[in-house]
Amino acid sequence: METKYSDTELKIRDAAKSLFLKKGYSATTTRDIAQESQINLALLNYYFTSKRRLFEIIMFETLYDFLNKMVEVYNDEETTIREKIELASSKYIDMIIAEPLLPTFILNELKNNPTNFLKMPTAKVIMKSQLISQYNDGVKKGIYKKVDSIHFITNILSLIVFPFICSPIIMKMEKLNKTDFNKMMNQRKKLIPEWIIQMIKK
Amino acid sequence: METKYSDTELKIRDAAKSLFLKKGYSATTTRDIAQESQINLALLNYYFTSKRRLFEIIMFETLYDFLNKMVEVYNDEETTIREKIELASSKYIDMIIAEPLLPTFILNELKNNPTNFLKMPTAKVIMKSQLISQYNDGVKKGIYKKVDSIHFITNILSLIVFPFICSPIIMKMEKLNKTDFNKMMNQRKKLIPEWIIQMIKK
DNA sequence: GTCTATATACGGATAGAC
DNA sequence: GTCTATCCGTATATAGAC
Repeated sequence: METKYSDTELKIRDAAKSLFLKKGYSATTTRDIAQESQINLALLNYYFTSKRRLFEIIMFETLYDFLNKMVEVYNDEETTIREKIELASSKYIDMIIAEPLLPTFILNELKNNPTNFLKMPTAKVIMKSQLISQYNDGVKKGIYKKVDSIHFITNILSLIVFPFICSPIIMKMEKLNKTDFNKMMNQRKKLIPEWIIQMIKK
Repeated sequence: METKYSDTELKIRDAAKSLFLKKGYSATTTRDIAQESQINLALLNYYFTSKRRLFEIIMFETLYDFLNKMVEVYNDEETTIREKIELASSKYIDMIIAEPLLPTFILNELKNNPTNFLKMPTAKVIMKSQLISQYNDGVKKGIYKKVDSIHFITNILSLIVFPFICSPIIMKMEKLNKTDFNKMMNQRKKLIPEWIIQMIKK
């Protein structure tokens, strides 16, 4: 256990993150946060100066953790391209099942404030990852179709992340409950790597 | 030209839609809308009773138009499964290039209020569309892999829509401007049908 | 239908006591 | 560090004149 933050500070952080994820920045009030974290309203400003600043901090940390977990998989030196995609599918799907509001939150607040993403060191790293150079090698060797790597990486993320973002729609169309939906996503852990390999092969 | 709405009403609708799409419900104020549409603040309530009601109306119409355009493609009796996917890719990508904020808006406000989607008659229609039954036939005949049709339809949408949602990220990673990004999406009109066919074939 | 003026409430933030 | 009380700006909404 880290003791980086005091108890109250931690309570505020947790409540704030939970509410920002659920309702976004504007729809969340400082009073909401104070109530959810069981602290006095004035303490929020004492610790974090302003609502905006608190949000930026939460946002930055969330984004940082998320990107780190992503790059981790892509840069393993030992694994094949297929294994990386398998690992990515499996890890990301688990990650998002554990925190299903994460993708919408990130994509949303990124649209409003793309600058935050620029500051992230890890962002550029993805395009220079092991996974990308393995893919480009395959293209050069004529094993894979000659398609720009941006499509390759976009497709992986699309097939993994998008179903979560439109889960309300999917659940309505198929009359699924949350458990059913998660089962469907667990199926995709095996399906996505198959699909991706088929897509890139000549 | 329809004359369904008076001039002022129309101005309010347009301004409201534009602002709700850009900033979402909470971050948009009635004053914003009044200013953008060049009308007096009080008129907003005169015509639409409340901000909430105005939003619901805009939301419903936007969703309705969107779903209708989608189903149109899926239900053509004449075309093959490949042609439908080609048409879908092409039409949806054009549609979203014309109104790039649409997907995020719909997915977002749907998360907050999934009930709106339930009311849509077209929602269920998708799963009973011509496209789905063509796919299921293919599975039955053993031409396609035995994978549930929900994955099939999810994949089509994922590959088309997701890149738009994370366009800020893609543009940052690849240092693209808006024109470059749209070019990339236009490439995908041809790529996505190829990919999808490869994914489903045995 | 359109305007001005205003009621009413809420949200972010701080002063100042403890 | 934590609390109460409160300031102040802004937001939604309406009353009432024209």
